[in-house]
Amino acid sequence: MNGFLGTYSVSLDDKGRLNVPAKFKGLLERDSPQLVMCVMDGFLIVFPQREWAANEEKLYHLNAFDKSDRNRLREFYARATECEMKSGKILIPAAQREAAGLKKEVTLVGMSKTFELWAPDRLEKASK
Amino acid sequence: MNGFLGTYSVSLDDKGRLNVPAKFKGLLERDSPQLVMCVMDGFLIVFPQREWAANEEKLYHLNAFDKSDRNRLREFYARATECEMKSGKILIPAAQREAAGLKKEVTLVGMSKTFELWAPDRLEKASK
DNA sequence: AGGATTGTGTCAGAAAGTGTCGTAAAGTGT
DNA sequence: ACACTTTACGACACTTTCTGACACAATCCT
Repeated sequence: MNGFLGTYSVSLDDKGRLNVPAKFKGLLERDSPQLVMCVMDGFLIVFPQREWAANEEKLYHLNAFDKSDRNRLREFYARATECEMKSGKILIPAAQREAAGLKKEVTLVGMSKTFELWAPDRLEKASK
Repeated sequence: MNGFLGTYSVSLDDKGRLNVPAKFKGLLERDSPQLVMCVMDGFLIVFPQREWAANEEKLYHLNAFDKSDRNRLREFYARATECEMKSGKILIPAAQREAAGLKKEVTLVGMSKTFELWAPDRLEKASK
């Protein structure tokens, strides 16, 4: 496999952990289980560690002198968290769950280098 | 053979696997059994891995931090799934079967570089 | 320290995915 | 038209993956 692809519906366990689908698991194991999760507009983006590093540059670019971009960026960084896949699962911290409105059911969307976590109803709205 | 051609009627087994017709099988074996299956409006497109990669390149210019670009990327990636021909069969995941309305009988249509999977009744309607 | 909350590993049952084989049907050559 | 080869199909057994639950560990709070 050479990228995160597809849409998966998974459920969080009682502690808010997400079971990583087998197809994604393979990728994360091969590369590294180290991740950065951050809050976007109402959903979460999960970056493999390496990908995060590559993207910081772009973010830096974006924020240059624009005040509102800067504010968004600050928010973005402030709500980013390091996390890790352990025993094939990823714990989504309460704050992130909250921010993305995640309950039990979560929709996972592959975006090639990264993947997203959505509350099913929000994704549906967003894709209209 | 130098492309997927023709129309075939095949049936899915109890687990939703499609038996690849011998003519297509040859092509996939020679090239690679790696595939990407993509949901379109009511049917499925199957891309050999290489063909998919070529399409993906067209999206490289999009900015993953731009909201509308991101939506476009998501639309593209979310519909896709990696799969593989194994033992001459391709498993069509439940979600994809659902999306294309596939029951037991499936019509397979060669489109040269790719091929399509249709529920027979939908294909009939679409071709009017 | 004690109790509550949050995080982690593991396991068992259910569901989904995979390999193989026998039989039937279709295709091929003579 | 016949024998032979290839292909398609259904069935079955087996493996892997997903899920929910539980037990325990670590952390936080007062």
